[in-house]
Amino acid sequence: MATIKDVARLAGVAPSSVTRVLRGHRYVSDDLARRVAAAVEELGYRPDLVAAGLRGGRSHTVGVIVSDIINPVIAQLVDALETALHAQGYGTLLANSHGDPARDVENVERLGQRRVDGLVVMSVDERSPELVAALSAWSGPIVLADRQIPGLVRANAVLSDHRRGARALVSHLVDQGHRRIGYLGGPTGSTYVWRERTSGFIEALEDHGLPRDPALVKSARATPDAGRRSTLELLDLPEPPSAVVAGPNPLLSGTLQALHERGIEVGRDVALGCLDDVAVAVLHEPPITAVNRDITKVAQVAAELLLAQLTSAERHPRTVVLPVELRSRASTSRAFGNAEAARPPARASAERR
Amino acid sequence: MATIKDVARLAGVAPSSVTRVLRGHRYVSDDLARRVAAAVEELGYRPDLVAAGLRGGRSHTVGVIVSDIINPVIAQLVDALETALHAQGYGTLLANSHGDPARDVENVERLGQRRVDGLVVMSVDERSPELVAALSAWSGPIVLADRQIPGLVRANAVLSDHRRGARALVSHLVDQGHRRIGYLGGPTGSTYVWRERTSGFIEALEDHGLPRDPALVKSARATPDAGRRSTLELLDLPEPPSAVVAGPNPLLSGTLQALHERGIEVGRDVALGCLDDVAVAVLHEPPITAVNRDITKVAQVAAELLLAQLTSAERHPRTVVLPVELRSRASTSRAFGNAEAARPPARASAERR
DNA sequence: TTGAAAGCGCTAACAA
DNA sequence: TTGTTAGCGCTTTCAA
Repeated sequence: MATIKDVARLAGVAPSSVTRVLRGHRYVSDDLARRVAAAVEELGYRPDLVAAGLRGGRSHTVGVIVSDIINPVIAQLVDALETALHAQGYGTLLANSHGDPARDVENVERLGQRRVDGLVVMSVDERSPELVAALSAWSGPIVLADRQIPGLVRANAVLSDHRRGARALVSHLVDQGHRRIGYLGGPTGSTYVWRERTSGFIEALEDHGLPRDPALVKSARATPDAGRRSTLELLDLPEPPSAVVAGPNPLLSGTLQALHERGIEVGRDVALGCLDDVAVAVLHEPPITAVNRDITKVAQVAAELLLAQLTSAERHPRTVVLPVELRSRASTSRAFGNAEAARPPARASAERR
Repeated sequence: MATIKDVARLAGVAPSSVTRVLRGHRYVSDDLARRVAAAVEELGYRPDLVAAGLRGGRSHTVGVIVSDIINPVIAQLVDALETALHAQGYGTLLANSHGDPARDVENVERLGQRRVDGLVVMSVDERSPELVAALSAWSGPIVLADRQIPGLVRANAVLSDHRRGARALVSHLVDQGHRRIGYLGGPTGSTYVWRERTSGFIEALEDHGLPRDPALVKSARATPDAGRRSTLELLDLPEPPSAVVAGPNPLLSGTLQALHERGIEVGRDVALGCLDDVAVAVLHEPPITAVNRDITKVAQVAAELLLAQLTSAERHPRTVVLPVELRSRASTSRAFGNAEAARPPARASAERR
């Protein structure tokens, strides 16, 4: 690899002049610029970003900590984030915590050692003292995506209105005549996402004057197996729910399995809605009602907030809450409570495009 | 952030001694080791990996170039890769090409500038001269995952036996009595994956003495929309296929949409098999026969090959071909050609766990 | 066994 | 307008 010295030597100038030309400083003669450009061209010189970063104090790299990259919602977020950061010349150092809160902490520390300029955090757990400590020790800007850490005033946040999403879904189900609604949530308390969704669910029940039956509210690890077990527990209740709100994505497949095992048909025997609008929801037959949000937008805002602080145009952290939207589909189209009024399954083709 | 000098000062030793203690060199007195350890502890010192990398010539970072992180197969690969690399102290710099071959090239160059020690490549296109040139210009070790670049002798490769997978699927369909089998492939010619699968498909037809009807073989960009259109084209043939082999994952959802639109039921009206065993295949009702492979294993081998070269235990690049396995499910269980012999749908519960 | 010095590749400050 | 110098934080000689 050619270095800046090689270029300087070939062009017959000082290394600092090469820098000046390359970085477009004022006060460079056309002649110098030309000679440097020619030398750069001839040697195929590309500046070493690591060395530049060491000197300049900024690595132009952002660390992204995710709980689980296999989750399609997160994969989409990482995709959009990488795109936005890349467009501004930032590299994306990915750190996957793989569902393990201990790795959240480890990842913060390791990314710090790698001198990332900023951090986007979608950790497994948001409230563990170790994580909060690690993030507090980190001096650069932070954007929490779908996470909330009250003690960390320095952090930006991009949140989605999960509470409203859960409420909208429940209201929709109540409108269809459902009175007993089961809830399959992720690990409550561990992230903003699940705290908000669970609160929204409970609030909606209260709004509609429905009793709150603890047996109908499940919280499970986000795995298919846990989803299957929790679903079976709901189905085995003396008075099983007529509608189910399913939460985390990896869990959803377990729910579908459980229903299938019992010969219970979605949309006919039970209404089903999910809190993340994933491919499976749209492809399922019948398509599943879901709370949708613009994930690309979430990522873009996250990138914006971070870049605003990195380019130091912005001194104060901000919190942005983005809207969510209920997409009603055939899985919740049959009205309960007054069978005569049962509507025909909604035409789903528009949704399926 | 405390630097090595701070530690040295506090411990009353030279910076180089701090290094020696930290890196476990021989010839360090217990006393020195103790003082350094105490100072490190007190200051909470963590070595700056960027600076260490600059000096040492190795960044302990690996660049991973992927065609599209949203594809679940790739997300899984990235997950396992990051885990394996992380375990060896390597960071993962993610570069997503987003389906754009030009970004493949850009990504190789940018990762080079970021001084990654090695490259794992799952590019959009594997044969573009620009990409080959960029990879050839790069001096470090390379592992191609599911990609093959004949001109690049320096590269390791981890391949899956996609040809055999496609053949197995076709043979299975022929066994069920199918004579007209449609094929929905990805962009043929652009990657090893699709060249092999398409070849396997054609070979299998020949093996079974079936005519090769070009109208039955489609190649499409890996998007739901393209999948839908290609599927409709197959269905609209004067003599439509009784079985369909669907390829890329993002395309599969389009295929399912198209079948649904036409009121064609998978497993009853048409047999369907897919070449990647994704969540949708297992969750679909009926479950869809698919070619399965151990993606974690692919990633682990990729990491191994790369690390072998990085730690320079290994001087010569290697190519590893991993097996694939057909998972027969209900979507292809009905025998065609002799309707009387139609088997009952396979019990799918074992698969669905 | 430890310290001093040099330098990885780049850039910013200072001088000319 | 350009060159010289110094130094980012670390590690590796070399010398003591």
